[in-house]
Amino acid sequence: MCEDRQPRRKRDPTATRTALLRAAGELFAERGFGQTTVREVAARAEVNQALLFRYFGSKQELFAEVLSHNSEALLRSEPAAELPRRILESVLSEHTRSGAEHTLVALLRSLSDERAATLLRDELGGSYSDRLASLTDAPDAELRADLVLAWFFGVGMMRSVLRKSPLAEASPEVVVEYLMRAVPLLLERNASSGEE
Amino acid sequence: MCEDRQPRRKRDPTATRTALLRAAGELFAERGFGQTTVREVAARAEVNQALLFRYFGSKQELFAEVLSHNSEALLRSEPAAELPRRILESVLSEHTRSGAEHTLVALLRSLSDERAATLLRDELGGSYSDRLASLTDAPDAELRADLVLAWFFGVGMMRSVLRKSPLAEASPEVVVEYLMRAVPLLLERNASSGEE
DNA sequence: ACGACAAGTAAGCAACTGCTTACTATCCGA
DNA sequence: TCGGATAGTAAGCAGTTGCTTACTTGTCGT
Repeated sequence: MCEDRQPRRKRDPTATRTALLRAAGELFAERGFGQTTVREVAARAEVNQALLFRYFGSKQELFAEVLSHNSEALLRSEPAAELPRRILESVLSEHTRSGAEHTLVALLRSLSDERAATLLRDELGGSYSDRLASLTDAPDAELRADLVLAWFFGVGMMRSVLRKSPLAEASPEVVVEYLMRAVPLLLERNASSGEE
Repeated sequence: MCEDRQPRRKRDPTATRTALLRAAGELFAERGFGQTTVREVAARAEVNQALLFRYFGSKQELFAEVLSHNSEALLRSEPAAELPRRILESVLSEHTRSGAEHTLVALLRSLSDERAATLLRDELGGSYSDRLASLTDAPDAELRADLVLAWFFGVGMMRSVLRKSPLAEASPEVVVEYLMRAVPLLLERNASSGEE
């Protein structure tokens, strides 16, 4: 009777692909990997769900594609010394529309998922952690970087995912202020053999 | 033919209850709330899975019972000033058999689960966070406590759950050393109106 | 114009989930 | 001793999941 829906989507493979990618990015950020169903993704993309498997093979591969597709922008943007603050701000912001923020929150919401763990480990180890580690010349730079990253993610978890107050209600500026005051303690440039 | 199973468990309601509680504590710590099935819990407890619902009503109520049952020991044990180190050590230890450590790791592995979020929020807010907040007399003590707790949990996540190296391979002592050096920055006793 | 191939669709499978139900065996007080 | 309450059991329901399959429809080279 009343058809408010096109009887069939126009043939446009790249459009469907990116629509799926976009919907997946949003939903993974909202609910995490485990709580997101392929049916939801397909529905939000307004695409038949069988196409999800045609284009990406499996839910996990889709997740991998979302991660790698979005996180590059954040990593290679600006002066390296600003990276901690940038990461932290991305983790704190909940409703930004940019892909990078989506990715980080999706990551937070999927941290405890066995099926996503390998991907996340690679993503964190290969990108964020390495970049942070390059900020200091301490001998155990990578461990220090992990500790900083762990702090950012922990704060992001309790704030955006768990929504625990008062952290969830605090203004991002205050949180950033506190954290960035402590970070140089771990990521310092002139540890022992330093010259400025 | 070959029955290697007792035809029926001896009647012992309290034993079954604690067996379920124990098995649930272990499994929630190993896999988290979402990845643990009631069938697994019942199987490890060697108890018919219908009894799980007889004794606890639902999976969520079982989870709540596990949390509240175990976390008290950790909280009221010793001098308050040692609490941060204690919490941190509990989060870092992976294979301890004590209930408190189980609880914290279970908590970490369930952080991103919608169904467990409310319980965890209460548990964190009502217990750990309050106790940490009492360590400082800063006006925003609770926020500072949340930031410290977030760091501990973030480190626990990346180490025990995500198993990211080098953090996962680092010795607990080193990690504790780093963290406890920075914590007084947030939780100090003599902020402005302090007298020792 | 037409046929082959690719894009899109509807339906459903098989496994798994939390939870329930209808039942049987056991215990304890009368 | 016997009968009701209770602990324990087997089976299964209804819903959801990731993924597949058999099919229809649109597009493009020839």
